[in-house]
Amino acid sequence: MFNIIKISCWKRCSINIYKLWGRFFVLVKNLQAKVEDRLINHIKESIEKAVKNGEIELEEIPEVNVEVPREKEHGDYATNIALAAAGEIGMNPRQLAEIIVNNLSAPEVEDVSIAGPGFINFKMSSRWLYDNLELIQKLGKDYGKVDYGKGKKVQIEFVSANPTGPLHVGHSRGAVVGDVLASILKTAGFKVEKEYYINDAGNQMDIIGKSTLLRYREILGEEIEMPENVYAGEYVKEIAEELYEEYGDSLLAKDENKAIEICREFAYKKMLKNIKRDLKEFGIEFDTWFSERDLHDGKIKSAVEMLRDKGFIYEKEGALWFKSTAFGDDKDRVIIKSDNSPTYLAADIAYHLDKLERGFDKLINIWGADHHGYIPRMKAVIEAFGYDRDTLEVIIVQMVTLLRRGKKMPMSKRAGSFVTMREVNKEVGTDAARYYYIMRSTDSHLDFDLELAKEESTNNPVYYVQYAHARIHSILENIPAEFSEDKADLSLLTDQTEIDLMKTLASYPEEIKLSAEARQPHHITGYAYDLATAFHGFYNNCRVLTEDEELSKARIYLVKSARQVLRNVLSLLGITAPDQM
RNA sequence: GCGCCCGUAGCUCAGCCCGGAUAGAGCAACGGACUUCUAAUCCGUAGGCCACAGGUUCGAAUCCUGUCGGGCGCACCA
Repeated sequence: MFNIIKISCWKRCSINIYKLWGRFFVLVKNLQAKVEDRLINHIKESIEKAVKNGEIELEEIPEVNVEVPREKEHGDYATNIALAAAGEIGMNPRQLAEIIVNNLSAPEVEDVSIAGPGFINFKMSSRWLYDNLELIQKLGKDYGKVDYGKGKKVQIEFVSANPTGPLHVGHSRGAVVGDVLASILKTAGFKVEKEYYINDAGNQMDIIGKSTLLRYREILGEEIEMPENVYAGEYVKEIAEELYEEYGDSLLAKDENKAIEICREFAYKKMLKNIKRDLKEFGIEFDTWFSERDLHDGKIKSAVEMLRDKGFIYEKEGALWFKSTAFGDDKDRVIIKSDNSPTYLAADIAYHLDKLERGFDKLINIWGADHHGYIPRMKAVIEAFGYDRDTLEVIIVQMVTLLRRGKKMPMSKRAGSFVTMREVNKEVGTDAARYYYIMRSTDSHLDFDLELAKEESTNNPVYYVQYAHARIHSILENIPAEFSEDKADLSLLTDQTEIDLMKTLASYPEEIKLSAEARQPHHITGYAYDLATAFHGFYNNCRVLTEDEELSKARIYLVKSARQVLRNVLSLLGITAPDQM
């Protein structure tokens, strides 16, 4: 915005605009350099000074950390530096703390105290909180962005289910985790591409072909006993019905292999279409849909040759093996079977080579817990191609148990009685579904109670967060017309609940960074919840629209800032921000 | 047998990476707050050998070792 103004009126007012831009930039920069960092610097300077004065003897300034204490009474920030360094210096921690405090000069610190075994607690002046509100208003949608990722290219591959049936709840969690993680990483400054690997080659595809053909014959009056190892779900019947509508009984006359092929391709197209539709309706879109079939016309071969040249391929018992034990795997793995067909791993080798060659700095794969045993061999593949094994990062998402009123819902793949992603989303709504799938750490097993997720009540965290947004809308609707437009005096915001809300707003960028670093979306649902809590607390304690116009204006400014951050975080989660509930 | 994840309040879970002050939420229980910008909210009370046993440390829910319990894997399947 500022750039455009600068160019369009360059001659006339370039200096003014420069000044404006410059001030804005300093504000952003200062706040991004963050109070914490400045505080850390002040502490370091204090220690340096004490060393110079000869009050303490120290070779090197140790790493200083500040944290937000659990207890509010302990101030805004605290450091344990005196405790950490006391041993090395050979001094009692409290005494050392005192020296540090005496040498400290930090304008933004309002009060400092020594507590407990030697903690130094800081109470900060509120000015930075007011500045931060202005920053939120200025940055709008961009508030929360950090440059932690430094523009590095990350590819995140997730879902990647066989197109042999509809997506079920087992896929849902990975889908939302992947989608939200991608958003988090983007916000944290990475360049992110989302990719779906379509396993459209190999055995499973033939099986869906066979299954469809059997159901097709059944429709045409044959008595069919469904064998083991066949897709038995109802959806196969539906596909067969449509197949019949299109082909009549003409497939019966065909050679069986030819018929299976037709069935397979028919089912494939239909299932892939369904998967894409279901994901889209769930708010999940991919940048790339990568077909496994594209690997089978040469890429597998050349990838295997490349490994052979590097000496990681050998032949045994009529099969071709990849020497994954050279990179820490338990055993070597077959990649070309004795019948000359490639294994799943062979395709994955070619696929990951392709990814690596596309120039990503980081490949993130999101897998279900049942695939964790596959990690060592894939890491081995990455290393065999000469890349750092950490280029590939696999995030294992633990299993989901669907419950209804606390009772486990039966799910059997064999009987085809799984609950589809679509059904669940339809029942509880996509907002609640998305929230529930990411509200727990990916490392933890997830209990998903349908009745709870559906409940429009205090039990339901999704509505709790959304309600905060609706309340803000309601307040802003009621602003009296006669309120003047001039600037609000933010220093009127002094109530504890106002301070708490402003602090929560200020911590958003840091939350993004931590969440991106840990690759854990649940930190963000937690933050959204905390933000709503801070807002509700403020709402119950402070009336926004009052007789006091000045105070009202300051609170309106705060409320608008809260709305902005709520919107940013909800949009990040892919959850709507309703004006009314 | 080996590997990965989990074990924290009655229930569902944060906190663990990077050790610090009295271990936090929500639900359930109990008691309060609507003539007000939405009570789908807020405030309070109660509830814990952080699975167990050792070790490291001035200090352990957090790090190390072992044990027990639960889940998931250990294919020339994908």
